[in-house]
Order: sequence, then structure tokens, then C-alpha cells
Amino acid sequence: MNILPKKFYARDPIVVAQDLLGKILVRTYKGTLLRGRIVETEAYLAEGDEAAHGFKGKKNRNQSLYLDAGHAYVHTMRQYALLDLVTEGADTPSSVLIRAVEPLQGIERMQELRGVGSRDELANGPGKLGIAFAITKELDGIDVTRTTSPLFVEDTPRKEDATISTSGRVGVPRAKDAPLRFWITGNACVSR
DNA sequence: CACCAGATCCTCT
DNA sequence: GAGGATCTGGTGG
Repeated sequence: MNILPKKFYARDPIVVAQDLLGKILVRTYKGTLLRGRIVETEAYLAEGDEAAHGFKGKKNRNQSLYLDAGHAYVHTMRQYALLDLVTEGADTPSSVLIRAVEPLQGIERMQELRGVGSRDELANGPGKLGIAFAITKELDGIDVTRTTSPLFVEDTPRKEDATISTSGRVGVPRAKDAPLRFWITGNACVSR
């Protein structure tokens, strides 16, 4: 099993967002292994991106966005926890939002956490993913480049015939025209 | 201390 | 496609 190293994340978020597609998000939760293939992401830039949480500077809640590449940035939206992975370098507030995964392992536990949903709908959106993978603020700021971490990303080659689609970001009124959302074309677990 | 703006989801029409 | 549920940090008086 190969884990994505820090240098993978220490690049332009637009590149990282696309390269993360097909990789496997791994979460150890109360002794259970939860795994899912990343099928949808969004890039948030360090400069000139009004929608990025770092645009208005460092705040109490976005501290971890300023950590070095390869750390988790967990923030809440309404009653949901959303997961970002920090890119580029320290004090560079760019990241990639994990919007959806295709459940691979620990599916029963995900169903328990979510309460409802078919396999395709367990984590086909950032908030749903947060529930299915038990993402909490305790994971905010953790290093995701170590196998001892409760959360990391496993490296695996993407299917050769897989193609990537692009669009503006979802749910972001400002700067929504920028093509910074990426997903695996045709995958059933992509949000709508 | 009150108000409000969100990187959402779910349930209706 | 629209609207309500519902939570928290940031901002200003």
C-alpha cells in the first residue's frame, strides 16, 4: 500500500485536485477501516480566489489552511463537516475540497453513520461524505501523509480509460465561472 | 449581544 | 427548482 507523500500535495491545487481523482481516501474509525475512491474535487486558490477561505486572511477557524501541504482542513457548513486537503506550502492558503467518493470498504459502517442511502448516495456530496467518513473537527489540522494518521490518501493508478470532466464550483455564488471543479466522467457517485 | 452569511441536504412541487 | 431546517464564527453596535 502506497500513501500519497507530502510532495504530492505541495503543488498547484488545480493539479492536485485532478490528480486526486481515482485515489483512495482512507479513514480508520473506531477500529473500522473506511475506504472510498475519490471521484469529485474542487480547487481553492491561495490568491485572487474570492471563494477561498483564505481570501480574507487568517482567522481562528481557518488556521489549518495555513499549515504545510498534506494537512487536513476541516470546516463546518451548517450542520455538516467538510474536508479539505492543504496544498502548496506553509502560509499559502490553498486547498482541495473532497466533494465525493465511491464507497469501497466499510460500507455497512457508513450506512450506520448516514442512516440512509444506497451505496451511490452514501458520500456523493461534501456534507454526506463528512458524515459517512465520520469527519469531525478533531481531524482539523492533522497530517494526512502518515499511515498512523486516522485519515490519509492511498495512492493507486487511475483506470486508463477514465476521463476527467470540468465545471464551475458548486454552491459558490462568487467566482463560480472558474472551471475549478473536477470529476471522473460518468461515475455514479458524483454529486448532482 | 444580535445579526447574518455561508464550499449543504432533504423534501416537497 | 424552490424553500426550509439548522449551526457556528465573524462582524459591528
